[in-house]
Amino acid sequence: MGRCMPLPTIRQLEYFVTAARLRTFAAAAEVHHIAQPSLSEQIAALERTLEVALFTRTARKLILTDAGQDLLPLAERAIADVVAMAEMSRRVRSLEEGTVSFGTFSSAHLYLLSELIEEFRIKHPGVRIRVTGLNSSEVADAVREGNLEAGLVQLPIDSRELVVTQSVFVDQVVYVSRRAEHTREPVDITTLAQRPLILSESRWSHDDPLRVSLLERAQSAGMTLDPIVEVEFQTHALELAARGVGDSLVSFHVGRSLIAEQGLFWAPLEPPVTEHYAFITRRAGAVSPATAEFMRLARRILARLQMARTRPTSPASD
Amino acid sequence: MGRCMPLPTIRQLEYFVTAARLRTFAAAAEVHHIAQPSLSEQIAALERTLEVALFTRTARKLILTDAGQDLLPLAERAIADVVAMAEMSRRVRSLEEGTVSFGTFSSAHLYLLSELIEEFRIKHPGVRIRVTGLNSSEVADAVREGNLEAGLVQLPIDSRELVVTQSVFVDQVVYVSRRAEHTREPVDITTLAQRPLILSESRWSHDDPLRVSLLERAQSAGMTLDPIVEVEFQTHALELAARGVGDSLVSFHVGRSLIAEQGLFWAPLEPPVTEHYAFITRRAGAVSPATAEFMRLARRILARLQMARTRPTSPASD
DNA sequence: GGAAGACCAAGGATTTTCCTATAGATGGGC
DNA sequence: GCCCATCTATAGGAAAATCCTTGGTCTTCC
Repeated sequence: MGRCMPLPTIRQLEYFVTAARLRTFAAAAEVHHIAQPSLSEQIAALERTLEVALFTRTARKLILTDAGQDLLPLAERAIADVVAMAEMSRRVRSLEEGTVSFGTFSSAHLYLLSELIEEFRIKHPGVRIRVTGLNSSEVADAVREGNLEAGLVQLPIDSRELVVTQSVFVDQVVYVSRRAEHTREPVDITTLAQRPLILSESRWSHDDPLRVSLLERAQSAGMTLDPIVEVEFQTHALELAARGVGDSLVSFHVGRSLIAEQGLFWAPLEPPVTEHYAFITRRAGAVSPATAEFMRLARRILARLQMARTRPTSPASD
Repeated sequence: MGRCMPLPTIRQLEYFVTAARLRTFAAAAEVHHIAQPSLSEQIAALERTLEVALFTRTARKLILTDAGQDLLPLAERAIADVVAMAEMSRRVRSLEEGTVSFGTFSSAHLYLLSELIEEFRIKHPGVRIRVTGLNSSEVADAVREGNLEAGLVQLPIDSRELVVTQSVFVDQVVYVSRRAEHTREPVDITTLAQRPLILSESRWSHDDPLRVSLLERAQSAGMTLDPIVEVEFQTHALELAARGVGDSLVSFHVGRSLIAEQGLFWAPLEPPVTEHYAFITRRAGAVSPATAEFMRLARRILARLQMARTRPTSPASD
């Protein structure tokens, strides 16, 4: 693993290459803005570490030995690779290349990801994007683990090893039904317990804040809450609601377009249930430029969404 | 040409790579036999020159950023190249070991191989020498096949997969006879067709340039060329010529010493027939240092022969 | 709550790199 | 034949980089 033999320096290789090309140490030294003896010495040092004579020095001419001839292309290649790395870092920095690794909750694509990814690709077509849509705690784990650089998660979140930004987006859980009379006014827990509920897995998993919140309310009201159907995705729950199978609870921004398309009605809960979302990164937040930019764009888009009139504060039942 | 941006150090890249692999600075520092703060500082310096964060440092874990992931393979490659160069230099300088594998035409030992091998053995007594004397196309095949690293062949040669140097030696076909009156003046095709010819196999095989050339000349002169004797080696043909069996055609340098020893006479052909010889190696010339050195010596000896006064431009009939 | 592991910070020592000045060597010009 | 221009090599000292040690903070694990 650890090689013990002393390696030549990149600088020495550079001196070597330009000296070989210019066929004089003095000119090569000038190219590198150093004094001739310095370059001369570095070449000598290189020959010492390689234990091979690279040049035959005559006072008039500088000639590569066979060994030098053999080693020259290797030196050039090594330099080219280091330069390539520096170039790559520049491109990564300038977002010509690089990788975004980002985690979101699964329904983010419904109102954020498509626009975000599209905009990002247009601005930075050379950057690879790796977005995984999981649930918040899995995203947090992945970020902790180092598999993702950042993510957008629903609060509250276990913040060990993480930096959690302030809430960058607030959504609201709304009640959705095909029957207009079910949404005439805000729905309280008592009403809710009487309605046939279709919930998605993510909304009803043990650690989902909505579930926790609703069960608490039901408990203090002395009743239980039993969904008649549980499915995997919020969108699926909405479809079933549109077919009249039952009513559902969804995040407003998740359901917004589908509600309008499918002739559904909605009403806020009473008291309202809000969902707060925030960015997470690893502690000491060394985030690569691509992911940082991705987050910047995401934040902007979310802010725009937040500002739009479509916020659920004025429940229009149509 | 001279790039101005500061380049990372090979050492920094090494630290980077092992830190990325071991996922801890302390362990990486231990591998490189330096203190942890030193390595830490070098990584920081690397990040400064690349202007990119490579790691996310948490108290417990060290995690590559996306940028680090992107740059890691480039760093590994650059290091590998420098190591490859050091390795190469080691092989180059250890001419005390290794093997020469070299192919020549069969008559090369008459004026080249003995001197060459003797000189090489004196300079590099530990190197094994494997020289096979075949004809040019077989040598070319062997080099292509990988059985030989390099060879000396007569041009023209099929150069597929091969690197063919420029002509390194020029010989000339001369007419040899025991009868002085046969060599009073340059021999043309008409005269040749009337003489009793002893030819060696290699000189009369189907793809031999001499045969091709002579048959063309005979054809355009409206005559045929029929050797009275065909034997395997040029030396054998010369012996027969010395016994007066007939006359022969040999390469000047092949016959030079024998002609003098055996009281033979010679004359150039009219017009002259020259033979060009060149080195061949495999494309992408991965030639071992030993063979390279062998070729270098060979080239020097051939150049010396070429320069010598013994060239056949002044046909002295003894 | 304390011990252990991991990283960072700071100041000093060591090694490397570079500079100036000078000497030796070689080929061309007069 | 001698001098000059042009190289490279050598020497000693300055500047910079690299590294070490000590001490500190943070987090995790017991």
